[in-house]
Amino acid sequence: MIKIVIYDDHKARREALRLLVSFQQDMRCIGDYEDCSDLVSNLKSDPPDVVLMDIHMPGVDGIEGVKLLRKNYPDTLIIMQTIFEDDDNLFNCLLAGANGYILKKAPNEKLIEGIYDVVNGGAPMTPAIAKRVLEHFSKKPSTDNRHLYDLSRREMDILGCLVKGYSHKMIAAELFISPFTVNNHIKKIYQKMQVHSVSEAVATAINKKIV
Amino acid sequence: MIKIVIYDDHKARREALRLLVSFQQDMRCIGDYEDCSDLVSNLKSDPPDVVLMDIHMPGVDGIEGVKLLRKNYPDTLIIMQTIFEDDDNLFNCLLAGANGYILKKAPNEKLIEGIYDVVNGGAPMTPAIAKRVLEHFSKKPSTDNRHLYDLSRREMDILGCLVKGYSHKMIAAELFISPFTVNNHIKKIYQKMQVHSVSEAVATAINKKIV
DNA sequence: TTAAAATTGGCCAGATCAGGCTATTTCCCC
DNA sequence: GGGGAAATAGCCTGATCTGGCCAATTTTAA
Repeated sequence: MIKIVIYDDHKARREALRLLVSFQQDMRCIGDYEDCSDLVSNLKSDPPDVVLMDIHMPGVDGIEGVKLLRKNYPDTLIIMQTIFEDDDNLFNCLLAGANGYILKKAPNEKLIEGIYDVVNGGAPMTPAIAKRVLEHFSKKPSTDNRHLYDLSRREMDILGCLVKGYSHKMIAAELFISPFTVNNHIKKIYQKMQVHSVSEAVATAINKKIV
Repeated sequence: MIKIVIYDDHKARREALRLLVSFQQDMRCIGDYEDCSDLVSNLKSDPPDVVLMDIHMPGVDGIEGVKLLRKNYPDTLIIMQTIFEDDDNLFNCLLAGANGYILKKAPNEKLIEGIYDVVNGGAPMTPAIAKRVLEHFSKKPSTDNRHLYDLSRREMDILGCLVKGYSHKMIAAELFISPFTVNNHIKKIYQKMQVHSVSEAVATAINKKIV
């Protein structure tokens, strides 16, 4: 039996969802609330398996709710619900640890299917949302940032060493060149990358996925 | 009218897919091939809108196919097809630029739905695949690396500054403390993280997702 | 309440780095 | 063949960082 709790500020929708869940053989709604202000105490006595979480709620909203759930009930599965697919909060939710993302306008079967999906370890989401996730996630590898700063081959070698935490000396030994040469390459790298220290260069390189 | 091309080494499946497509009002299969060895010339005369691409094919396989398509026909949409959801090639395909990922065992309606999804700019995928993408993308589902080195709150502040490329002085100014104090915290950080320079600390912090 | 840990501040010597300069050799492209 | 970029090597000065040391105060935990 899958225990479900509903968070939504619309009373009518809460009741509709409750009804929908009650029609399922192996699901049971064990609570519905209009916001997450008392989430921790709400669920204490009987933690649910799945939480249907509206994003936009007055008071403590769904994003805070996800964080609270992850902190206090790490095993509880969370399905976010929103009206728009291009909600900017999408990534905040997913990063905060939501398991799925289903539109409110989705047909009931999709929602039920989504509940089964998360229970089975999946992450149900609409194709449009999946697209955004993919883009966000493959942005760095797909776009070729290696030439962002137009670093030469040797400069890339040296930047690679810097990222590994090597000192000038160690780089010289690693690449069989003089420390002076290393120093020169690094100077050139700084110019091209518009930084002024190893740490800045390393941070920039890693964040922009150049190496 | 959506023009579709099929790549699959199984003749029977190619014909089944062709038949399925032919049943749709607004789709037309304009070609099917058993591998991607002549992909570029195959599609030259009449580039398709959507390609259904099997991953595992003898000769030039689907992954190479995706790369060829992206290079020569960047606007063509690609739906990958495989038997297993945990295929290691999954990420290679998605990174190479596949638009969707549908299981071979999926019902026909799902495939047709997926074709419409990619045409509408979505990225159809099964919940299990979406889950893997999400995990790969947020890279910290279970392990809380923040306490990996048992850094104190203040040490985390300072490490955060280091990652941003700040110098000792800048950190002192940022946190309203003496440069000497910064120096002490950094020394402690080095001890705990087992490193000996800012760049090493930054590289370690970013790679292990501590900050 | 007491002990431990965290945070703060300080000093100093030696090593390292940042950024200025010049110069030679190699390689690729026009 | 010539121009230009890349890679190499060298020097120097001042700034910065590393890693010892010590000690006061505050916060946290036992």
